[in-house]
Amino acid sequence: MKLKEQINHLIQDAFVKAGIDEKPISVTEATQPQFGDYQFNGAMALAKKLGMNPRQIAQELAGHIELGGIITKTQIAGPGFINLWLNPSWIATACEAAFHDTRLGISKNENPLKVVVDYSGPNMAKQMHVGHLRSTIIGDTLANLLEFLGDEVIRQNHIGDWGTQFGMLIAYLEETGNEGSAQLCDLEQFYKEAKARFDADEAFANKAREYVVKIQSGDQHCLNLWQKFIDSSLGHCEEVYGKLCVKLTREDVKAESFYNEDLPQVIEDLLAQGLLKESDGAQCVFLEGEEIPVIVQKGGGGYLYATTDLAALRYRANVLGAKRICYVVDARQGEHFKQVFQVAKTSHFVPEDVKLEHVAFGTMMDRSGKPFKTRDGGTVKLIDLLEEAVVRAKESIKNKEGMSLEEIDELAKIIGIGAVKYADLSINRESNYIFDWDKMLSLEGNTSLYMQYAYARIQSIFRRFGGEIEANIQISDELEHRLSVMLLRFEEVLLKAAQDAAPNQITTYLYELVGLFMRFYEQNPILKEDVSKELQMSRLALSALVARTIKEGLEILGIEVVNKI
RNA sequence: GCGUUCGUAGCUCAGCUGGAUAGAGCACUCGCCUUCUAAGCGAGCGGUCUCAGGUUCGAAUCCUGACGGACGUACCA
Repeated sequence: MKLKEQINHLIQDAFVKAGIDEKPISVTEATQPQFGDYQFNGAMALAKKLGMNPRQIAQELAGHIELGGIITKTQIAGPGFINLWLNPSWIATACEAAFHDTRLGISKNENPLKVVVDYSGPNMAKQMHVGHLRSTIIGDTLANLLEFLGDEVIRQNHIGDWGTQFGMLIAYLEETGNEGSAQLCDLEQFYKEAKARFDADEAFANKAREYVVKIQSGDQHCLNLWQKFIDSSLGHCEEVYGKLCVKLTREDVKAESFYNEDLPQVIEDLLAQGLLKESDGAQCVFLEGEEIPVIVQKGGGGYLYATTDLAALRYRANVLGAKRICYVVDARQGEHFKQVFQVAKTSHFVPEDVKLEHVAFGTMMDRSGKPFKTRDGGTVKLIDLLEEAVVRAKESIKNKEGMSLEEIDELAKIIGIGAVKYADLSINRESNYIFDWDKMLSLEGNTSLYMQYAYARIQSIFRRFGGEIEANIQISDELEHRLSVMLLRFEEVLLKAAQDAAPNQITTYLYELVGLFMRFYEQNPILKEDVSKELQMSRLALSALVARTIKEGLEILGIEVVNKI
């Protein structure tokens, strides 16, 4: 249900009827319940433009707003606000329609857009740490969201599997043989040991350097070892993805090395277009208005990540056919993407109509507000964080009666992992954020547990009721009115969140929805004796809609629900 | 130095396509379980929206400047 859009149509009609040849600004949700459900604030600006009295214009417009359908009442307030009240019977009918629709009345994009979402992108030389959390879950949420709205999503995991440190790791893998394979289960440790060997033993260091060259020239033995290493490392990532309920699979992996063959061609094509310029021995693209050039080939002939990104961009645009490409990457790389996108467009590697977006997110800070250091042993491994989350969730499960040990474990997993993901998804992605165990693993307030709890409460009612729910909704009070309108807003919230690539808009919505539901639950009895059959059925149907909205919303965020808590 | 970005309650954060008395959670105080799951609900406390100008009928939101933090600033990714 595109609620706001429908109201905007009515306003537009009123404009036409009033003979005003302007495009009205969109209505917004009322700031206070006393001001109705929606408000139109465009009269003041319009008055200015037409040189008229704002209240008079508001009066004129309000007089032309069609009543009886969606809107039941209008009111002029303040300097010229037009407050709008929605028609309860119309709301009820709309909710009933949503009830009968498997997609809650949310339409699918009729012209699906092919979208590439690039996210996670772990480095194969290292274990995933908390710094990878945001890209992984924001990206997955964005992909889920676009998929739900009907777009054709292509997930891309641009893993870092190429570079000088691999020579060292592979040399060490070979040296340790099968024993080394076993040690790979702790990548961090493996890396440290390899580094220690590299620093201590000159012969080993030379061998490592040789290996880099050999891999790059296609030596089969070295490539086999390299492949073995990558497989193992990727296995670690998949373990994390599994725990996180992130949908990335091997199919989505397009590693850096995948683009190797195209790199010389990228340089050649740039050269052919006269975009390259040598500077201090390196091949550069100098962009207008940019002081610092984009270096695409080192003085020694090696390629850089800008080169790989250009190759990846044109692969995605031309081979995959994407019309929107989203890079869910740390905000610190903003300058890099700005430049690479510009090169991709000026070189026509990527057609003009393809939207390139850097879905940036903030830097992680420690508790004192300083940047989270990853070098000084301050790294928190992602796998450890997730395990800790599950342990904490398990400790907090109070009512263990009636639940088997397996059920408790399962519940702890869902609550704990949900808490971690929700904590991250619910803050504005662009701002920096504080990494704090207590905050992240908290189960109070605006957390996933709040939504899961509401969901479980509703399921509990359904179990008690046991019958078939018929959607025959009647809005019996102010609270039910607001709850229903909130339910109908879901589609537009999702659309806006997709457009802005902002998961926190979804969490904010869910929190408001559930907040309303909790009050409704406390105040409006459902299965009590003195509740009429009609009212009972109506409230059951509203509860069912709330439950399904929570479930769908959390599913997009990659968080599960449970029937019992 | 230059650039990007942020600065909202004691803490963590929403709100930022300009709109009516700036919202939550945590913490603190006080109510509510013989009644559908109290991991909940209600009430209270708490703010010169960093500061100074400007635009506007109207600014937390837009513009300029200052201060403070974070990040980036050519051969790492």
